[in-house]
Amino acid sequence: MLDVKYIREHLELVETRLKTRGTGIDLERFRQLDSQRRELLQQTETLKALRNKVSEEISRIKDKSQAQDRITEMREVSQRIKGMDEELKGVEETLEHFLLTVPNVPSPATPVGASEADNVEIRVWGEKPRMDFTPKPHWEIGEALDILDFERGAKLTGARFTLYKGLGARLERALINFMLDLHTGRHNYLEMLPPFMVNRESMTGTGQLPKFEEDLFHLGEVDYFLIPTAEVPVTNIHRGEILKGSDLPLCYTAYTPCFRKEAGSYGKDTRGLIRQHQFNKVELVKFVHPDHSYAELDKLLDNAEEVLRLLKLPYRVVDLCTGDIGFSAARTFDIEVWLPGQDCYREISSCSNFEDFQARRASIRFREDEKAKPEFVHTLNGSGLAVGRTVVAILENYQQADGSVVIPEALRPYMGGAEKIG
RNA sequence: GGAGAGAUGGCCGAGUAGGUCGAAGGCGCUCGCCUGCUAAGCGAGUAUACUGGGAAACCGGUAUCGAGGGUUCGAAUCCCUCUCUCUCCGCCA
Repeated sequence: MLDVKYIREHLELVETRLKTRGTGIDLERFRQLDSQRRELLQQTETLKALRNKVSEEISRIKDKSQAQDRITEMREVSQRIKGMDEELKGVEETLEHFLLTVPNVPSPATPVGASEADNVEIRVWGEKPRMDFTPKPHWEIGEALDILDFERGAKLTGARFTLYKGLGARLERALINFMLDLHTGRHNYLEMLPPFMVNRESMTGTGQLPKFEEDLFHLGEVDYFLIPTAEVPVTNIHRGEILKGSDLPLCYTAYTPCFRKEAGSYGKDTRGLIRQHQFNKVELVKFVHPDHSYAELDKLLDNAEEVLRLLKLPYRVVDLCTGDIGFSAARTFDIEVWLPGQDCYREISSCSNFEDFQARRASIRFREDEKAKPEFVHTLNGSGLAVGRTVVAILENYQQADGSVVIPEALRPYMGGAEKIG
């Protein structure tokens, strides 16, 4: 959520910057609601001040019959206050809802562009594997090795659900442990294991609600949602809190499954593990001082890249343009891994700085020192990495002519020493 | 699922026959004094949001005692609903 005062004072700037996202915003509506709110607020508060003053006078009068005229008068004032408060509440709710649906202002550093096509490749790492055979897509490799069972996944639940078998399941589990060990051991993140379903407030705090409810799985019996990413529970850990400035940055990592409806992507990536309703991810989340958030974003991105470097999987980093960054993000770098079976790079991590957008929604603040006023932290997060897509990358990049798949060296300790599958 | 207890400021904890209570007291913390150092002691200060005025320092108003609603001139205190925590019983990985 954007700061009301900031919008009020920088209307044109906010408008032009938001336009670069391709999403218009009706700032005239904001202006109207905002001034309406302030006007009503002043009126009702003046009346409340009067009521408080007179009520206090009444309290000092021992013989209440002497106060009867004032009591009658205040009874009427209270009625008026009640009416105005209701009107005010209506305006505030409208304004609040409006603000909750306005996306974050992109960072000035974010390249301006209309779509994915305008994203900027900023670096490329690793050598694409040379193969003297036609590389297969991972779903063929996985089925041939009998480690991925798409048919039974669909039987158990439906489309976009997959059953992992044997060394396939083991590979997924190995990757989770490998990533968590790396981030906790080498990169100094604190491991968290949060709930996999959260309430409406948490979903609103990180920006999934109210705008993107159709992307979420909702539990009918209670008003809970399955998390679409660990970002939601982990960022909300500190919702409504005031942190100590000396504790920043707080760096958390968490493994969770993620559940997404993938509404609107019918017919896209229907084969294989790329787009699932349920997938595993290891997430990195940071709460940082506003002055350092972009330096922390660079570090977080590097921490995510490190996973691919250790696994020796070729990748590139892309600077998302204003037309392609997410609703809550001010700046985002995607890491795309090379997939020989599909002859393209595919997103495997998305690392974003939300600045104070989520912090304001979720009220996550810090004090520079004991005396200081609370300020909003900046929140960041990134996948470190999407586990299913890492399996995809390993299967496709490490496939051999004979159909077997070599296990990356770094992962072997997590695979009981196995060197290959098949 | 059944029965009961509770939710107050950074923490502990008063306050329920409604009124001067944003809220005693203690702890913690900050600043100053004192002390050879430390400890102790003394004094002052110590919530947040919105809003009006002001360049600012700051001054004023309103709201907030789990959340929401009600009664009342006036509610931390009374009534209703909900949420959460704790204890006991049942069930259960």
